[in-house]
Amino acid sequence: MFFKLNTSIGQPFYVQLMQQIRHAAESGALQDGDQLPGIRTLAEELVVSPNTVARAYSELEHEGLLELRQGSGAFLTIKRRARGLTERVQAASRKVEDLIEELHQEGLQDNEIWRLFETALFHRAEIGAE
Amino acid sequence: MFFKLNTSIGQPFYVQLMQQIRHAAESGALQDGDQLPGIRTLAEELVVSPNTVARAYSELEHEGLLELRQGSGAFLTIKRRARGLTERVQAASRKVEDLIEELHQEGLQDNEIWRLFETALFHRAEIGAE
DNA sequence: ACCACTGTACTGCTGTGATGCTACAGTTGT
DNA sequence: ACAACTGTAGCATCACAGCAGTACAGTGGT
Repeated sequence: MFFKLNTSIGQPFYVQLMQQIRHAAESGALQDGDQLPGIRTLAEELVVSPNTVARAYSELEHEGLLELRQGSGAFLTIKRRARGLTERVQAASRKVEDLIEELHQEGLQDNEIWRLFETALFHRAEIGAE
Repeated sequence: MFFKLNTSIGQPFYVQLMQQIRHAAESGALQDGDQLPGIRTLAEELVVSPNTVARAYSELEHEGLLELRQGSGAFLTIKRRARGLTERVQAASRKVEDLIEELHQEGLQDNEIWRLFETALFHRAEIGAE
């Protein structure tokens, strides 16, 4: 598996792992029914405690993205809605990358770009929340 | 002042505050030399500890965006580079909002969009870091 | 000189992320 | 049946981030 954790980003390991698994599922790198590495295996690979991986897996199970079968392993369960989402996500991903590239050409820094996204999404969330 | 903190986002108050002040500076809402509200005043408005505001201010001072003068207050100091950045940021801001809107029309959720930005910017960061 | 304002510094509490360890329980292949 | 794998669960522990409260120190107007 090709996950990678970043200590300097300040984000919890288990959250990073969750994000990466979600992304892998949405982008099609992982398919419905695929088996994920075992908790201990992955923990050893990433040099973290098995507990940490277990937590990520179990939270993803609550979200319905994973099915954990004791004794056999962890398997991806991609819902109906998500099928067909893959292409859209891939297309969207390209657009996002393009925009970032464009803004970068214009002399904006990564963190400035990040801030723009953040505030833009904040606005939506606030409106949506009320 | 028009700052607003969000408890449900999981981001520290002081970071949120920093982001919003930076954004206000970059977007032109705050000008060079402008005085910011006092620590206690702002703290009371946002219903947080004065300490929290103090931390945000002091970190921004290290970044060089603020000048803190004990006894008189906090003042914005916008560097040369930043001048002229304003229009670009505003333009960029619009592009970002447009893209988010577009993706949303295509049926993507906020958190999925968020994830896309995150991974896209991560890639850049990783490349830049190595 | 004084007072009301500014930022500063310190101390302590609390929640949480992460780890290590241990023991348990279901599944699968031999 | 057994062995070797899977996930589950519960602890204790450590470190650190976020936040609050409180007392201190500089500044400026009167």
